[in-house]
Amino acid sequence: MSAASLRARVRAEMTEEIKAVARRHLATDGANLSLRAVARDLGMASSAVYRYFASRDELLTALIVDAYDALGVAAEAAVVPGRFADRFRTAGHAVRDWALAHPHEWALIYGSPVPGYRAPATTVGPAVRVILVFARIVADAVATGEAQSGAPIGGALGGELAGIAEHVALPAPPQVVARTFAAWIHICGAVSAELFGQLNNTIAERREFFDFQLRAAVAFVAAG
Amino acid sequence: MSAASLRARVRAEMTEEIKAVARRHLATDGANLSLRAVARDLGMASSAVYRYFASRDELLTALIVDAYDALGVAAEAAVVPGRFADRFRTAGHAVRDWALAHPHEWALIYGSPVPGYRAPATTVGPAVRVILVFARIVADAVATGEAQSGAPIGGALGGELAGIAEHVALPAPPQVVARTFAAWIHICGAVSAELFGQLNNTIAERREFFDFQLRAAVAFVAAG
DNA sequence: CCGGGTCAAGAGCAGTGCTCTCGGTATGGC
DNA sequence: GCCATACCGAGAGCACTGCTCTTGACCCGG
Repeated sequence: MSAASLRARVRAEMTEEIKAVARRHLATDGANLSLRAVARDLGMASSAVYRYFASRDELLTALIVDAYDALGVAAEAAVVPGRFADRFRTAGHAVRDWALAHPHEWALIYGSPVPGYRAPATTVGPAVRVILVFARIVADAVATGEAQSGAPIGGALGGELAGIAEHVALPAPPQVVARTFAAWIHICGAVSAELFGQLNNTIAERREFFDFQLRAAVAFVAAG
Repeated sequence: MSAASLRARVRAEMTEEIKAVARRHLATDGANLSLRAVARDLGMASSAVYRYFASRDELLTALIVDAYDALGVAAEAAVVPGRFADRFRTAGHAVRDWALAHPHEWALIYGSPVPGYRAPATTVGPAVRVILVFARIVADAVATGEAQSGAPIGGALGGELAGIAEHVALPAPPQVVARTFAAWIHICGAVSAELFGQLNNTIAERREFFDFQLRAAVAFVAAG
């Protein structure tokens, strides 16, 4: 291994270390984490961190991409064979489990956007990863006849939905894309509602209630 | 009008003015608005604002309560007579319209919680107001037979749901409460997804797609 | 062995939330 | 009508933030 790559490796390790500490700080400071505090925890000057990330936003972007990827991996790992309802619910619970384990990273990607922050195009790729997991499960169910397609969707919306399907190379009609998207948004909303405190002092049986909503999503997607 | 109440009125007006300016700043700074900037816009020293709000969090709380109330009022104003599906969808669109008109206030109440901020108990009252609108619409539909109750829910979750119904004086069985809550969470998630940018570069026909989701929620709530 | 690239450190700027003190003004009791 | 009192605004100040710039040290390749 040449010296240059050794240097590069050290740099990569340092970058990972900064991200790890920043992720820890995410838990207490939320999206407006303190770069100086991160540097303090690493035992180096705040200005040194700028050698690795040009700005706080760039660090945030790195954390966001990592979070999308980690969620995608978690969902993909939960893809099991079996009946549609079971596959869908298993993936859904995997998403919730990941969110409960990494609540602040969930807030980073699905919470209200950081005021001054503008997400670069780099984040859209990892973002669709988790949705594709559900899309494939639904497409499989439609193929086997376990789920119906639903009433056709035409017009401008139908055209858009068809374009989305084509863009991710998913052979599905617009109405299936719409159902998948709607179901995902419901899942996303259910997890956010739980994490963001809307169920506080209201529902303690969170997993049970989440499963209730997952069954609702399954029924909606599969309905004729 | 006595002198004392005149003083109180001046104070109340000043308080409202501060909140109005803070609401404007919410649009650019998000949840971490600058108290100093608000004071600057008002042409007074930052320390003077502390005569009206003991801290930035207290100002935020006031804005949150106002936002919940405004959303509740908007939803209540959209309650119309008619068939269940129309009533529900009208209220749903009213919620979305309000959110589109006040995106930053929506983010304040349904977005990721502000890091250091802890919502006091004062906010739970106004928060349920909008949900009650939908709950009453669903309860009416169940009463007229337009909507079914669905499979009974027992166990711990059933008990909790029954407790909620009792708490808000709504004569509805647990499964109806669960359906209402799930539908509301779906609406909430759909609006948040649209506002928080998850539909960017994906779906432009937002109102159409939202209505698609509203119809899904209606079907879910009414299904046998 | 030494020049160029990389890195960390420190000072500094403008901004933040919040506290304290200091004067001025209006209020309410006598 | 007078005066103590409560209220209110302004300013200075503290500790903190993101970020920039300069300075000096290090290491690696030619």
